[in-house]
Amino acid sequence: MAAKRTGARSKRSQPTSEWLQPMQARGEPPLSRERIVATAVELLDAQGVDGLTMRRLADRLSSGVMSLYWHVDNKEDVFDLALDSVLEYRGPPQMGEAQDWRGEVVYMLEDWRASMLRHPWSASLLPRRALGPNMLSRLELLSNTLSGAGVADADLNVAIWSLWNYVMGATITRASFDLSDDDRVAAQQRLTRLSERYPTIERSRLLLDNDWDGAFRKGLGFLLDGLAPG
Amino acid sequence: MAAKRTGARSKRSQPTSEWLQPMQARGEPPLSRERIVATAVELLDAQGVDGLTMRRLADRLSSGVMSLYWHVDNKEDVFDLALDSVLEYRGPPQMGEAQDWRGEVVYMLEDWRASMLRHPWSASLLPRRALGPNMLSRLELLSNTLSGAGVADADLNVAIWSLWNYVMGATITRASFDLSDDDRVAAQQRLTRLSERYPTIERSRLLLDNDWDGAFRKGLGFLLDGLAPG
DNA sequence: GATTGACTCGTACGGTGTACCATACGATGA
DNA sequence: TCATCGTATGGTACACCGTACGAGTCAATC
Repeated sequence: MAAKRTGARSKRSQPTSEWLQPMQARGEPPLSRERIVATAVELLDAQGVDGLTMRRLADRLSSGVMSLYWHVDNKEDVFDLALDSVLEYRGPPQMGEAQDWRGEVVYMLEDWRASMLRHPWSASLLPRRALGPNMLSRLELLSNTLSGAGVADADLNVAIWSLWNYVMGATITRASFDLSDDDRVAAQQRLTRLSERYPTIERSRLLLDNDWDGAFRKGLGFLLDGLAPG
Repeated sequence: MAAKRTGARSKRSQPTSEWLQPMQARGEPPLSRERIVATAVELLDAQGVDGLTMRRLADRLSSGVMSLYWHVDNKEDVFDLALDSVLEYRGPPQMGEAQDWRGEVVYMLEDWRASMLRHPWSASLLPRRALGPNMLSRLELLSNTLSGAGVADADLNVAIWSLWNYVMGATITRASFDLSDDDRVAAQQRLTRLSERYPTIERSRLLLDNDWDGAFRKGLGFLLDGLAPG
């Protein structure tokens, strides 16, 4: 939820017209917001946050840089769209079977975390970005499920934000500690050199042996116990 | 914990020599890593993450841009140092009285969150930064206290990371939703326009009436109940 | 008096986001 | 048929960015 973004999207108003573009001629399909976002995600996956520049993006799309700005406001806009596009939620499998609410919540939150970890840049991007429709859908679903599970309206905000905070923190942490093995060993060695200052961290091998997924699940369980008993 | 940073700090090797610098003459004290970091924090407070540029930093210090690089590796380095400098922990007040471990943990974690919220840029910076000494001290203290409270070594990592994740998520969320009143109202209005798609969010006034501090405390309580019973 | 090491800084380079403006061309109305 | 319009593309240019390079200044030391 960055500052402004009150209106004023890109210049194009129609939802991407259907007729063939001029000037394409080559095999390339015409530019579109969707194609731009998809390519941005590719680029981010391949090169990370700093690797995404408008020029590189245009190159990959075999278009001129300024053409992008017809479909997109800003580089900020590209980030917002790329992030949200990664957060689409398809719901739990086997829709037929009746899930208990707790299973549903856990599934959704783990899926959220997994979706972001599949694109590690998304975690570090989250803090300063706007809430997109996919993000809002997830929030709505979460609220709705908890509400249906009997969480009183007065407690709903606390529950939602606590869960949101936990998932977000866990994902960001996990993503930023997802070093190569070499890096991780180097980090721990550096720590070992300071072990008289940080003996407990050193002893618990905090950076080495962590079962991230298990830890995430356990902490989530404790939170749910407290937030929505029953 | 960004990628490399194995060694190779700035060119200067001594811990900031004592003798007077040449060239100062003016009232300005000489350049030093500490002064650079302090000024960077000022600049970040005033202008946000994007407002910090090496040129502006040098201007504020009445020095040439390239002089900074004698004391500092990188712009990245400046970010790391500024972030860590904000995380110093002074411990709870009235050291004399015996605190229960839980009070100590809660105090430290709330202080952590408060320190970062005093400098909102720090939250959005966290994801990609290295662990500085102040951060590590806090981690060490947390580990140590929990360990002293009887948390088994096997459960220590889960406990620490769950708490870390929660605090970090809560802080980042809070910081990025810390809009001006106008912005907040605008956000909720935009949401209201979509209220048929997000009825529960709308009904719970998720973006408006939230008691962030209370929610943080409650969620933290539930986590602690689960993680370190007794 | 020459040398050394600590520190400062002007210049320059390659890169960035994007404002501005000149196009190209299908659709539309005359 | 032709002028006009809306959609879309993209070249050029500008201000700004991080920082490599190397020259310069001065206190201390030999």
